[in-house]
Amino acid sequence: MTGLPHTTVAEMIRRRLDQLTPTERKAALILLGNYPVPGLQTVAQFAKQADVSNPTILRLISKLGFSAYADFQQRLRDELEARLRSPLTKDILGQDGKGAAEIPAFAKYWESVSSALAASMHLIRPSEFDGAIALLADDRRPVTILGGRLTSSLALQAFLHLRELRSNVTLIDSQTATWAEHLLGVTASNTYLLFDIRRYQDDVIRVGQEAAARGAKIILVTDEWLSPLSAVAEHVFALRIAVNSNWDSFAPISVLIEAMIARLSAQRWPEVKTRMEELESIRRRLDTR
Amino acid sequence: MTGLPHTTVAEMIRRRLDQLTPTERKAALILLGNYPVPGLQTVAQFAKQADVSNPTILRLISKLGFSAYADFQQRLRDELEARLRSPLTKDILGQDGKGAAEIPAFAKYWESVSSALAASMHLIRPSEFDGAIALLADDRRPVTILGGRLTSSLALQAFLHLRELRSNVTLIDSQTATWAEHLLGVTASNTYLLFDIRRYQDDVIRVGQEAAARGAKIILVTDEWLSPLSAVAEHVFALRIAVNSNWDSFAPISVLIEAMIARLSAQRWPEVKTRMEELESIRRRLDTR
DNA sequence: AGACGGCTGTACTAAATTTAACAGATCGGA
DNA sequence: TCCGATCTGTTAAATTTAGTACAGCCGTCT
Repeated sequence: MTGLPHTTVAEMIRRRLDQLTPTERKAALILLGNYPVPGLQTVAQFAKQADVSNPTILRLISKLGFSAYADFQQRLRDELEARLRSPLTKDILGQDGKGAAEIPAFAKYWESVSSALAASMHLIRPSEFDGAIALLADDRRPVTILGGRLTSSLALQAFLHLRELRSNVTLIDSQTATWAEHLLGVTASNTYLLFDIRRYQDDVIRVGQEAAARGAKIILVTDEWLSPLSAVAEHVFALRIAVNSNWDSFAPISVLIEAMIARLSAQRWPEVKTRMEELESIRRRLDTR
Repeated sequence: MTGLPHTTVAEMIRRRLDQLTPTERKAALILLGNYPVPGLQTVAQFAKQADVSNPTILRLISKLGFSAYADFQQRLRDELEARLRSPLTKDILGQDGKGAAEIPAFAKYWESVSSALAASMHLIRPSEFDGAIALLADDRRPVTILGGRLTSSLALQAFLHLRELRSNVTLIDSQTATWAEHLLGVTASNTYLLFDIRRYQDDVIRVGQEAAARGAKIILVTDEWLSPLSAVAEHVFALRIAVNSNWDSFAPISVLIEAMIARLSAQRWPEVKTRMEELESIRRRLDTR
């Protein structure tokens, strides 16, 4: 068999992604997302899957340097054959030019995150999810968000997005000194969204306990080893965050946050939409430069 | 999505292998030998590879129960897709005991994120990744991190973790007023890590351009539509963040950050370890309560 | 405001592919 | 050796597919 040109089609796309027009890029991304299956279909099928027109596909493969769609497909099949033949069937054709098909460093990590993500999804009970959503959707319940030293980025993510959807959302920042004030007015109508993972942080735990003691309902996002706060929380999401690294992955937690945002956003789109439009116009007015 | 019949074409062939005529068997074995690539070619190509005539192939796939060659190919592609999919989605649409168990809301979102994640991984060029790592690993180069309105949580994540690994890391906060000062001392030995996604933010862009003008090297993390900053950036990571929601997913970006952290951490574990231990002891001493 | 250049889809043509029909070849049995 | 049944390839028809030309559209620049 003839030696394979050592650049994959995927690689070719990556390199020229910025030279492609928007719709071409759309198609290219569909291909990369389910690589290489879409490219093995007919032009029409590929086009339909990418929701672009027939010629866009042709122009795309032409820009990639193929003189005919058939050539393009042939190349994909050759790659596929080489890939399936190797014992490392599992790899995601990362092999970059230089000979030995070494898997790039990030690909291994990626793989490990994917599996943590899958595991995490199964750890979520739908009823728990719905319960938390109901709490967060309730406009009359103020929401307070808090994270630990490293997880504060997750708290921030939740805060920034939730703030777009509803009012009465507060992020407790890292200034421990001010925390007492936050707790002062807490009653049973408060909702707390807390992030606490391994090496559970004393101060976060204490805030949670105090809030719980005052009747607030707590949504806790933690890891599989369970923060002590799970004892007092109304809804507990214990995700799998251990991955192939010295550090835990925040991705599962991040996706959970996003899933909640997506759900909330979809659930009450009309209100959310007008809210966002108003926010936008206010921002524009303020942004006088 | 229609459920896949759980018998593969390969199995169908093996089961009826003895009912096939000699030439048909010859073709069937070629298919099994390089499964499923030969079947993804045209009839003529497949026939030539098996050294049989055109109609023999047709009769073969007809005996397997397909009414058209196109159906046969579609089945092969479906199998291939299921097989190549990451472990995440494998079990979602797989055997789920209780019949047509309705997929919970968040599971659909999860599915969509996982595909964005897979696509994003393909979009990363190993050399680009290594180049960025080299910049971030260089202790002599100060690193400045900046994100936009929503992406500031990502900037924070990168900051909090990178700070554990090395010194000279700065996060530019949202106080636009102070930005000028940050730029004042910028030279060619500075490294900027910027996050800029759709609805690219003017101020972030200007900071990046100014830094670039002063010779700083820029690592840009953006989306598939490419921030204008990609023109001036040394390393560009264009990830796929569009998902089944009104909001983009930060997960791919988050995972990229983590992959970098993991790599940096592994690359120089001894130094990192002592650094973290020192940090820890200092924190303990400060934390007098 | 108007013109221009690039992007994108529709409509169409030409080519290649699948599929059906037919004829030759091969083998076994009487 | 001849017949019949089965297998196989060649040829031709029909359908699909790839590829092309053209026109509308959108944004941009003057």
